[in-house]
Amino acid sequence: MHDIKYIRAHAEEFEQKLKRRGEDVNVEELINLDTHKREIIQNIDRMRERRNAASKETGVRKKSGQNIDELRSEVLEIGAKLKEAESNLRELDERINNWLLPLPNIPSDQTPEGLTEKDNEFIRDWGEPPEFDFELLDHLAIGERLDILDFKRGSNITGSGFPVWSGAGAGLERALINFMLDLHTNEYGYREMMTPFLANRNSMEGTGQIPKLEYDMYRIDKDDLFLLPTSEVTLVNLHRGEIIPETDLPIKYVAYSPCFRREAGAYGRTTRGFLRTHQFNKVELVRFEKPENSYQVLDELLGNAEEVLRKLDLHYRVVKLCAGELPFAAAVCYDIEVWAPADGGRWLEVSSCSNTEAFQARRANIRYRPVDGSKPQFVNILNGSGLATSRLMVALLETYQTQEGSLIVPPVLRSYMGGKTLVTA
RNA sequence: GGAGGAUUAGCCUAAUUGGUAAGGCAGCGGUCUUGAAAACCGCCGGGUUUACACCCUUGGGGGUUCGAGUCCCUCAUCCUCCGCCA
Repeated sequence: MHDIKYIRAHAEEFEQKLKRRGEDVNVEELINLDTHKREIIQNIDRMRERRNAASKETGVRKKSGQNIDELRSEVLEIGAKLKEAESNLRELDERINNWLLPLPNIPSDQTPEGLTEKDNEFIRDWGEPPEFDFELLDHLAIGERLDILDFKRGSNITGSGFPVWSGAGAGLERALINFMLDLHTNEYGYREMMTPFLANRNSMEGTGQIPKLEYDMYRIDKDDLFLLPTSEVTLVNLHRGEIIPETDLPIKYVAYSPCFRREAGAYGRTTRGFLRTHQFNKVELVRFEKPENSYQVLDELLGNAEEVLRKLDLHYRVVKLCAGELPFAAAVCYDIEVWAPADGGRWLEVSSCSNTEAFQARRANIRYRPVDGSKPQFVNILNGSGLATSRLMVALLETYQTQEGSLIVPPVLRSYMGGKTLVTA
């Protein structure tokens, strides 16, 4: 959500900044609505002032036995006018809200110009693409050969895009999740949370999934609840409506959750196998920070996510997304892409690390009270995957395959796999 | 699912038969002090306004009334008990 005062004072600048991400808006109508709204508020306040005074006077006169008929009829008349004005105000409020809620965050000045993937800025890469002297299998072929991955039965029980991990595959998935949770809690001081996997409408609006992405989510109609597309939703909404003492900041959360995305209509090469599924597992990082720290913290968060890949010894790169590619709530976003060597090799997105600045905080009304007692300020909220397992598993299977068709268990995962070093057919 | 009770500002607690939210703690600023504590003064939810001032805020939303923390309806959350249940 945007600060209407900021828009009022910097209308042109606001439009320009949204234009950077391909959003064409004209805020003139919004500003007119806002001006009108403030007029109505002042009008309502004056009527209420008179009504309050008259009712008070009624009480006094009644006590002393004087006639109150005239006052009573005046208050009744004001009441009728008020009712109308209040209804106008509600309608205006709703229109302003409908205007603001679908608008994405404005890009930070440091976000690169551009609208498509090719405008993303390369930041760094790590490691080297692994070399092989045999014909590589892709992750689907490896999964089938080792009998650890079953797409067909998954679609039997739910539908396409719902994979089933089997045997050592399920073990590997669980090992990855545990490894990542341990890393972020023990080494980086995040507090582990186990949250519900469903969230209500207010929560979804708070983090920005609603209204724009409502139909990309699975919904439980009867209770108006949504399956999480990411545990960012629950971690951020833990503090919805709160004023946090400054001394409690920063707050650093990590959570595992399955993530559910309908991604309606997305089929083709990029959806093959694990590249895009309707359900996947993810370990998510969320941080609540003071504004002056948030960009330094974004670098830190990104580093925390990268460390997962370094410990797994997987080749990866970091790109900074251009304005047009930013997630809805982000002002700046880095993607981490891991190298999957089969099929000639391709980069797969395994993490997005964003600074939403005050955008989510304003939507979810999360503030902090400065120790000096000054007015509550919106916190800055950052989130990052650390990491999503499905595409990570693609890179892992393809990178750690052997000529014999078995799979080497990455050293950091062995303690989570009962010491197993090799998965064989 | 059923019955009863509860919800007042960051926290805690008041408010005669309906008369327009009283205090305390914590925090911040100041006076005093070598410094601190204590004491005293001020600030300490949100909105409109250059300002003065005014308005709103007793979990949310409605209703009755000249007037609602108080009465009625409804929803949410919490507590106690009953039922069901992994």
